Amino acid sequence: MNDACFRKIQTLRLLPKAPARKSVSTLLEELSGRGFVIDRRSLQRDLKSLANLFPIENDGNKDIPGWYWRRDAQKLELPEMEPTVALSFQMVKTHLKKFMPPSVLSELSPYFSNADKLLGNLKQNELSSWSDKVATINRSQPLIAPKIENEILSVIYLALLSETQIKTHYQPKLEEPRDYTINPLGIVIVDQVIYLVGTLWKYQDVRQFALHRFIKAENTQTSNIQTSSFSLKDYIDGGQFHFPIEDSNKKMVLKIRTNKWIANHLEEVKLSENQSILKLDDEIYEVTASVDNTQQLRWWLNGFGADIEVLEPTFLRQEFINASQALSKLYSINQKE
Amino acid sequence: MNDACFRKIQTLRLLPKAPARKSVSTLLEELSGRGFVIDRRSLQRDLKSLANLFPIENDGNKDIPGWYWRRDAQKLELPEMEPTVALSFQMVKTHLKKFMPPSVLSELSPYFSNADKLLGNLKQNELSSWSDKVATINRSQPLIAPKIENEILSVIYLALLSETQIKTHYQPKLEEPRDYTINPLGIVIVDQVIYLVGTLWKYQDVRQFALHRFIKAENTQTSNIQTSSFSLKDYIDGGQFHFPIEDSNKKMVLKIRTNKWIANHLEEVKLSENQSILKLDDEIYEVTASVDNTQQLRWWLNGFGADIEVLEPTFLRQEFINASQALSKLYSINQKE
DNA sequence: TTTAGTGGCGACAACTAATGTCGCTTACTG
DNA sequence: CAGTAAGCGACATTAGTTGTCGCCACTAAA
Repeated sequence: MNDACFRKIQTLRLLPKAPARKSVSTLLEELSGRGFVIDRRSLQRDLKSLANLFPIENDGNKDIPGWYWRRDAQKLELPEMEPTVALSFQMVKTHLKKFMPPSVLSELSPYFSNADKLLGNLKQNELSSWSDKVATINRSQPLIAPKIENEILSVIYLALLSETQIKTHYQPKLEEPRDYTINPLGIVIVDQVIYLVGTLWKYQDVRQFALHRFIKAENTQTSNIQTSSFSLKDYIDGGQFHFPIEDSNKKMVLKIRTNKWIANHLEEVKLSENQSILKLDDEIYEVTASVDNTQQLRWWLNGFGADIEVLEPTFLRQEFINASQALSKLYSINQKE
Repeated sequence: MNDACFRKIQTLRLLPKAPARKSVSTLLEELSGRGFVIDRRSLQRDLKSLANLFPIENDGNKDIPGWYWRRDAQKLELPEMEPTVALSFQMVKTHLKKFMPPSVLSELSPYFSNADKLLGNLKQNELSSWSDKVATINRSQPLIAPKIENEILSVIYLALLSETQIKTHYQPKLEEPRDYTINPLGIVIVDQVIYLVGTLWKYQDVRQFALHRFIKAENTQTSNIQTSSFSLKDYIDGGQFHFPIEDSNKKMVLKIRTNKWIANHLEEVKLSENQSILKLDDEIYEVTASVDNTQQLRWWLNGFGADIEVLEPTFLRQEFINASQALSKLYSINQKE
């Protein structure tokens, strides 16, 4: 292939998406950095001809004219998305709706709409839509995720990526809004809430900020105040989010007694690789597996109520005996009222 | 731009990915369908020159020579992925690991690796990797998803897409493996298990098949036996998967009494738009919200054990009173043993 | 208002690439 | 062994691309 065509494709890759823009001079430099030594005039011609075929534009700005992909430009993928990949995107999308904050999903919407379009083309002569053929079901209660401004989200993402400070206006839970300058250290998603973990100004103590509580956020070019040897994993394990993430040091052997339906289910989706199921009679099964000793396990066991009886380990059984007493106390007292 | 370059880009888009291939004649036809009337010889030249610049190949097959993108070809996106999008993909990936079957994720891996690469480039001069800056935490117990052969997954996907029958070898739970010819109707993901919903041979009754239980699957070109007026949603709502998906017809007003921590949490992630929280004293709160009357709600409420007391509606309270009695019976009886 | 600097754009001739055609060769088919 | 389909080299023609130059528009500092 001649240089020209390949260079044009590379030029398309170098162009930024809508809010950003690049001047002809910048592009010229970047291209020459990639081995395309070319006259300024040629690049001008390239861009102009590409603009006829692709959704790219230049702002008429007289000062520093810049070229960019239009905001509504749809993704062009090479090689094209496979139909099976499109179907996977569909599934992931319906699933994520319940678990991920909408602002994260909206970042990925170009990919989802590409998938929709592809599936739509395949079935253009039929009325049945894809959503009628795919369903996802899960055990979790749908909760309403708080809304985050897309702009605030991207400011915070970019600050984290470039390790720079941000100037913010933040609304704490019970107090008046305040101005903070934050050194971002990490992002934690708990259920559907996104938290920014970071330090304030020049201080060393690490704090959390819910992203939906930011009223304003602005990227400074000032670089981060480094907090020596901060580890997000250690921070979370320290219990800052009310429960540690799983930790292989806390293995224990769990033994439960349960009914046929749950035992069947556990046969498909195992608690652990070494799980074993013992059938006592047609309706009573015992399941043994080594699992992590976590809060998540307790929630999961609790969820089944009286359909699961914890047999071992002893300390967990005791917890459940205590909990059952607390529960019966709760309801019997109030029932008398 | 001249035709030539644009045509080459379109040619790249028309090429399929590795297992599939397209002959020069097919491409010629498809291109002419898109307005590129061109000599066969030119296309041959195009493909050959493109092969120098992109990972495309032709099999030396003498019978029906075909061109295709190499299997390990990495995605080329126009416009390129934004850093913030890459970060979102990272989050989604860590989250999906726990909820989606690995075979679905492996379909999306080109996108994840694109994101990784982009974030890697941004930070190439630093040791800190992205996974150290992003964490997701959720309330659900990690369970081990059953493994599905990638090939079986894609055969079933494609059959569903093209509405054709599949010939399979299937391993039912307790019986010997059997041969089935299935007319696929839909796919349901329950937690981490994927089920294919469909009918057998020429029969009308709808059945479920867990994807990880397929030993073999083969696409026939025979088209589907249409099952008149099948609706996946109705099928699921019929209780075939042990609990219906949420249904706005089953709204009710829920009132619970709970502690400070849970109330705080619900303030961030609401049960419903009209949720209200009443503070009774520093540790006792009442939360009211209209929610769907679903199994998911019960699991969710159960999960908190004695930390949530259900006050209204009365029938739900009665359910919880019964459940607490069943639970205390369970543990007090066995305790005596 | 002038002046220097920057960048866009039209024109043009030299150059390079792309195109269709032809004929030869190879491989598979019946 | 003929017939068909496809790849490939060669070649003249056509079309597109390139660097250069000069002109103009705009901006910012004098």
